[in-house]
Amino acid sequence: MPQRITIADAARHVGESVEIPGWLYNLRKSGKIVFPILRDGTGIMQCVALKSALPEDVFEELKHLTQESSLIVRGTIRAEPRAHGGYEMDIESVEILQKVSESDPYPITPKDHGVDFLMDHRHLWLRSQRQHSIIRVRHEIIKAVRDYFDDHGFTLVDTPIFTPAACEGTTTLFEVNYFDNDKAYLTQSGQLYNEADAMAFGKVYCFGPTFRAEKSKTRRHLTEFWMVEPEMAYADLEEIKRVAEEMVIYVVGRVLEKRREDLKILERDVAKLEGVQAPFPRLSYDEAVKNLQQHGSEIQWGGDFGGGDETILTQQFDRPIMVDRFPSAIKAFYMAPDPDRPEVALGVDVLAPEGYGEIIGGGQRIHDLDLLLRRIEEHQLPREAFEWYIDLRKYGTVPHGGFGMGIERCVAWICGLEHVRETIAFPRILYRLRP
RNA sequence: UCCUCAGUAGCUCAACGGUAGAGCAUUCGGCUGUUAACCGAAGGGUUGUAGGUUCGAAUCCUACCUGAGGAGCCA
Repeated sequence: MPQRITIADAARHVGESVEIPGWLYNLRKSGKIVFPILRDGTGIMQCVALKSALPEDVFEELKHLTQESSLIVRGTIRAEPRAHGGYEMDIESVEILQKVSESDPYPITPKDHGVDFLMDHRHLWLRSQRQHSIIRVRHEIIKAVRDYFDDHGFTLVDTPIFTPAACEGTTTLFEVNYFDNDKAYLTQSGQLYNEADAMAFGKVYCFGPTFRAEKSKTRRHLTEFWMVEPEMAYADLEEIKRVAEEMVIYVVGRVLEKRREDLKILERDVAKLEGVQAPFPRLSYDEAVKNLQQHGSEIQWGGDFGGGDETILTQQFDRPIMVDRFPSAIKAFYMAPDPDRPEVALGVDVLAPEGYGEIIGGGQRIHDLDLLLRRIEEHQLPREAFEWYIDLRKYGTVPHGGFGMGIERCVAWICGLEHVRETIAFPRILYRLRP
C-alpha cells in the first residue's frame, strides 16, 4: 500500500508513489488527457490522468466524475511549474467512494453566486478555498490571542454562559426558561465573573461565545459571537491600554508570519497590516469630538459615536486608534470615573483602521464600595443580584480592569472582509438560524 | 423597529407594455498540458405570492412574503 499523505505535505514526497484521500474540486479534460483537481482540506492539487497510461474503464470513470465526488487517488508526485502550488500527481489508480449524482449535482460551481444562495449552502460553502483561508486565519488569531495571554502570566478561567443578571442593558438579552426560581439569560460578557477571577488569580482571561439580542442588521453584527476578555488586578487605564495595544500587534504579527498564503488568497493588502505597530494613536473623547466636528460630524459632547463617526476618525490614521475617557453617562454602571474629572469614565475603545470600527472595548472598573453601591442604585439594578459582585469591593478591593475583543470583527479586519458573516463557520445573524 | 433596493432556468444575469434569452452547471459529441479550459449540440420557465389596471403584464399599481444594504444599538 502506498503511503497516505496530505496535499500540504506533497512537496516532501516528490518522486514517491503515494495516495491522497479527498474530494474532486474541479475537472478539466482535453480529449485523451484529464486534469482532476483534488482538494483534501489541507490544500488543492492538480492531478493528471493520461488515457494511454491507464486502463480504459479507470480513465472513462475519471472523465465523467462529478464535482465534490469523494475519492482516493494514487500515483507519483512530481514538481510541475505549470500547476498551481507547483506540484502535480500522475495518477496510477483511483478509488471512488461516492460519485455525486449527475441529476443532483453539487450546487456551488466555480462561478459567481449570490449571498443568499451561499448562506443557504453554508455547510457546503465551507469547502471553498476562500472560506478555508478565512477560517485558518481565524484559527491563527485565536491561537495567537491565547498564546499572548498564556505567555504573559494570565490564567484562563472561563465564565458561565447562563447568567442570572445583565452585564449591560437588559433589552438585548436572550432569556432562557429552565431554572425553577430564576430567570436566566445567555451571557453578553464574562466581565463581572472575570473581576471575581482576577481578585483570585491576579491576571485572568476568558474566551467564549456571547449573545446579543440586538436588532442589528449590519455588516459588523452577529447575534452570537466570540469574545476574549482579559481582566487584571492592580491595573489602571494606562496598563489596560498598553496590554490591548501589545496584544493586537502580536496577533497581527502572528497572522503575517504564519498565514501569509491565506492573506494572499483573500487578496488582503498586507502592507496595511505590516503598519500595525506601536504606538497606536491615542485620543481622548474630547479630542475625538472636536476632530469629528472639524470634519463635519453632527456629534455633540455627551453623545456616542455613530458608524460614520468611527470611519471619519479611523481614516485619518494608518493603524488602530485608542479613544478614552468617554462621558460616564453613556457607559456601563461599573466603569470607574476619572478622579480628576468625574463626568468622564476611565474607559477605552480600540478602533480598527479601514472602517472596521470598534474591535475592543474596556477600561478600569469601580473598586470603591460606596461608589459602586450608588451606581447600582442610580441604574435601578436589583442589589440582591449583585451581592456577590459587591463582595469583591468588601474583601480586599484594588484598582482593576480589562477589556473585551470581538474575534469576528478582528478576523474581518485582518482578512479585509466586507461582512462578519464569513468570519465564523455557521454565523448566527438577525433572521438567519439555518444551516 | 425604520428607510432604501432586489426577487425571471439549479446558479449569475438580460429582456423594462407586444412570441421569455445568454453564460455557467447537467447530458451527448470533439480535442494529449488544461488553469473559473475551449468548440458544437440537447434538455431545462405558472417570471416570489395574492389581487388590480390594460386588447395585452416579467415589465405599471396595491398588499404580503423572502433577501440584501443602511440607520439606531453594540464587540
